[in-house]
Amino acid sequence: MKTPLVIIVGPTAVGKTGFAIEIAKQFDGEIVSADSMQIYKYMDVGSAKPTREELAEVQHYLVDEIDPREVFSAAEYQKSAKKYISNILSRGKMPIICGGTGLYINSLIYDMDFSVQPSQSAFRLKMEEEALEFGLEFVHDKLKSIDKDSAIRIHPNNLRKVIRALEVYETSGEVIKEFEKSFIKTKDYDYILIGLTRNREELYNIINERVDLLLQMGLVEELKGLLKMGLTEDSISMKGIGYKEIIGYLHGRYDYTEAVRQVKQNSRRYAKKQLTWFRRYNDIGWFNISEFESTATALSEVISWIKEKQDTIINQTNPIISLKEKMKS
RNA sequence: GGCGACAUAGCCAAGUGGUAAGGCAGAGGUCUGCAAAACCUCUAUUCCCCAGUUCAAAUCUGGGUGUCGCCU
Repeated sequence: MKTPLVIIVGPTAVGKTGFAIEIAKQFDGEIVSADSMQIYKYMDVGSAKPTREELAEVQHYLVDEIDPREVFSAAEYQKSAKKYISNILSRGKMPIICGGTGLYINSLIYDMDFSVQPSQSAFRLKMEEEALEFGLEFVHDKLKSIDKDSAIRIHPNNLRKVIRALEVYETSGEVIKEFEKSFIKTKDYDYILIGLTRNREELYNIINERVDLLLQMGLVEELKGLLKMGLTEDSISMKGIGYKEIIGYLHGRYDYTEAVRQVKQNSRRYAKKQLTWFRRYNDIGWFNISEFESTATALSEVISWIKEKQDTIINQTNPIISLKEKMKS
């Protein structure tokens, strides 16, 4: 029986980093980040990366690894994260996945197949042009003609997803699958999924304060440096909250106060969307930090819950294996 | 004290007799290669209060209350 993974998710600024590090120390673990912005180099302040000291305390992976000028996506994430996980497991340590990017988490706990390559964007470009010329409905109708189900599921206005569904069909001849029905939990490992949260108002206050702190720490200067490196507002990495709004200010589209207001608002909205995403997991154990006396008590509760879960996983016969055997007989 | 203007959701606000636009803030949701992305849905049984006119009032009339401006 392999060591189960510990996965820590939750909204931005809830305190995931600190929890992950403490848990890693407790269980002799190493941290694999699941954060679409902290993965980039040079984006230290805006992505609220763990500090140098924190990074030195526990081995981290997929933090500070990718050049922000590169194109990176969930497919690459899945590949490298899985590689790191098996490496950690092979050394008998506990992998701790920590991050707020829902799709990245999904790519690890479900058997998601990203093998259909984006067709070098030629197909995408063509579809985008058609949408511009003949309207969103036109492209959506195309999808309707090949796959009714996904056409119902994907709203015509959501052009990006309509195109992706068409692209999958174009390259593989297969219809894009639906999350609820098609996703199977991965058999690669067992995992203990922990959701961290706080009361909404408190969380929003922490977010607002953290934005002020990041600004004090030199977010604007960091961004100026990134722009000098050749990044523009079209770069994927510059779509991150805190970056895109400040770029607008540097380009003179609005003043500094407005930029700060937007960063805070978008961070709050992001937190809300993250909570929506993670609520879907039916096997998640939620911990509302606000309901504990202190963060430390919340942490020790989380640790004992992990121990408990660990025991049951190790003591039970692997349900996946037994299911397989049932199917054989 | 006198004169005038205004009063519509948490905030900004449109509506000048026919049954409450829109924006912001907020909430809920969708998700298979840009995911800190993209997209969808919801949020005033009622327009400061009372009385009146009218088939019908946020809209017209009278009174009250409040806020702001000007004058003394």
